[in-house]
Amino acid sequence: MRETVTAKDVAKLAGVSQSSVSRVYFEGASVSEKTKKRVLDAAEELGYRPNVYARSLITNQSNIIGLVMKGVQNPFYAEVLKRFSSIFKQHGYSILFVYTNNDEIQKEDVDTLLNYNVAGVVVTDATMSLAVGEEFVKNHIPLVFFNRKLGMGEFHSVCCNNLNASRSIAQYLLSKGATDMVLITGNEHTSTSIEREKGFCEVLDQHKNDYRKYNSNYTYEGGYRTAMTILEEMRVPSAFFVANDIMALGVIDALRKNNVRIPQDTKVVGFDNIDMASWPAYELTTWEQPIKEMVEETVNYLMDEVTSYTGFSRNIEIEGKFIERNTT
Amino acid sequence: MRETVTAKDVAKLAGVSQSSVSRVYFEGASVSEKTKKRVLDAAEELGYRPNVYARSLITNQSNIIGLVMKGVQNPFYAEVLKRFSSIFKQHGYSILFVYTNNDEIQKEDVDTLLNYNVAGVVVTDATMSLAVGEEFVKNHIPLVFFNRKLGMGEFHSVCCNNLNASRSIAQYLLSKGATDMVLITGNEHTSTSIEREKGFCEVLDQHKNDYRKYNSNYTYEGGYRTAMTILEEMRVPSAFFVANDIMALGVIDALRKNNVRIPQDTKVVGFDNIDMASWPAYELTTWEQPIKEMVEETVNYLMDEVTSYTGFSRNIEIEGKFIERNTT
DNA sequence: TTTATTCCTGCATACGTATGCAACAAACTC
DNA sequence: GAGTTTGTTGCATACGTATGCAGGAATAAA
Repeated sequence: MRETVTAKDVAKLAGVSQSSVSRVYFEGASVSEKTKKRVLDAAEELGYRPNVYARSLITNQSNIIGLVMKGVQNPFYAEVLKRFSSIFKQHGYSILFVYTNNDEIQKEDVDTLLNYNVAGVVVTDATMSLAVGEEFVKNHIPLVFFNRKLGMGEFHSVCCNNLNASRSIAQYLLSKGATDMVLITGNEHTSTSIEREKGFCEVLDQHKNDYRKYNSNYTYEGGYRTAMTILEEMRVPSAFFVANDIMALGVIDALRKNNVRIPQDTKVVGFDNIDMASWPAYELTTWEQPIKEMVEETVNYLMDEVTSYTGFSRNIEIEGKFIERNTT
Repeated sequence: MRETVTAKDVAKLAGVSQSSVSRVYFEGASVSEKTKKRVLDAAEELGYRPNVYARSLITNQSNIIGLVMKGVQNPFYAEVLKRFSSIFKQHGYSILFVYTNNDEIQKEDVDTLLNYNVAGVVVTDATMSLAVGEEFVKNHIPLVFFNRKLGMGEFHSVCCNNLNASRSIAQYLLSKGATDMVLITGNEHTSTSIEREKGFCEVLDQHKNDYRKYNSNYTYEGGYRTAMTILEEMRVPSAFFVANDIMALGVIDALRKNNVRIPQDTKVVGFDNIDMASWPAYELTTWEQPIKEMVEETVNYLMDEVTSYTGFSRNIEIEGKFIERNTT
């Protein structure tokens, strides 16, 4: 189909060997300025474009980063996607986008990543069995869990410091005089939800403060329904800590539906600081995840590992920032 | 790096030739059931995985679809992304995600797509110069503009019928007794904005109805600011038609900030029917874009063209549906 | 049984690039 | 000027698969 002009064609026109053409396009190879120019001119004239498949076949490497993601609908992850795309492009990498329906990444998705011999993988809003993760380790493919932390430091991960964050939030609400609080968690199998719960409860327990916990699912609808249920079951608590913003918006709307005034009758704190949290309709008090830093940290790690693989992994936790608005 | 088990290894273990191994994995090749089983068993044992690069090198084809997108932050496009990812996966294709900052797709992005010899391309929320588009035509790579329409039927496109939609909206608002209306457009270089404006104005002109037009940019902030400006400049109009939902939400928040009651004092109609439009906080009357059908239509076209290229292109327009809620 | 047909299979080669090796030229050292 | 180092180039080969071709096995037709 494609008119397929090859390095050989360019070589002929430039009056050099195919090897020289190859060297012009290969970072760090030794070519004289003279032949380089001749080759580039010839390439320009013919519209030459190195064949990535031939290249990857022989180098056994690719310029593709696998990005695994579930919750594109959550504005938090939409921004994450945007940032990763931009920054990897700057580094000369393309994005293989793998959307997964399930919380745990499926075999077929892993196969895709391995088939394309991706240079690295970012897994966001999804988890992975240890066995599957081992596949990547075995193939020396660096892997980062973004905004997820797997047990026992088996894999590299980048999160914000959820424990500290939720402790701060608990202390803040206590200082505001909240007594009976409600905690609404997200997907209870995720480290983010677990840690946000842990830090929050830890502080409240220390202060012998009573609270109730409800499990939800990190979606607006989940937050809305959970809040509705709560309002049926008990009298209005003095504060809500909701494990992410998008759920918190659902909680707010449910409260308003029931004519509960915020922040007079109850307070609401979210987590993430998505754009919508600052909208006049909500003005949500929340915890800002340092997305920019988290993404940079992730990319730096991956680029380092791509350059020379160590397999060394840590759990990176970056501090976020409390954002006080009008729901508290 | 990778322990790289090849077809040759499998062949040896299975006691057949490399060609036979290849044929087992090649759709439509002729292999006996017996050798097929022996090969698959051997492959299983060795953990064989056909090398996509070697395959693409020789077939000059790929199983990659390029998805070009700008507005991931807009929930409409987030859903579009999700649907395309799911459906292409079902068809055995992977997604090369190309995020573009600019309205017009840049050369480097096109290069990426051509380098990977993508089987097809979907361009969403972005445009492309004719010259660039020709590159794809020249290489027989099918291309669809999704939710964008380029002039003169040069390229295939899939949209909802924006003209009919905006006509209906105008008629609806007239029937509701709206007299002085305001139209807030999105990015004025996009076909969606242009056509939504055209249909709306056409009907109002027919009825000799006065209206004012403001340009904005398809974002929440844009909608908010524009509405704020409008409220300073003139008295509250009897209705707003806003070219997409996310802007409409900004308009609503701005109106509320100014204590303008909706729908008593003024009415607001959006476009897209994103999830948020149905949230209790907004209950936005809008026009539903038939995303599911639009995506299916796009995928069907691409799959057909991949199977046998014709280069035939049309502008497909699918009818949407009016959704009446509480802002009118 | 013989012949014709269908179905499989292996051999050999091609895809477009990267790279070790040897050859050679140029520059430098003394 | 002889010897040494550095830099550049072409040759030949390898990467792992797909595929045309011819030969062989198996089956059908006679």
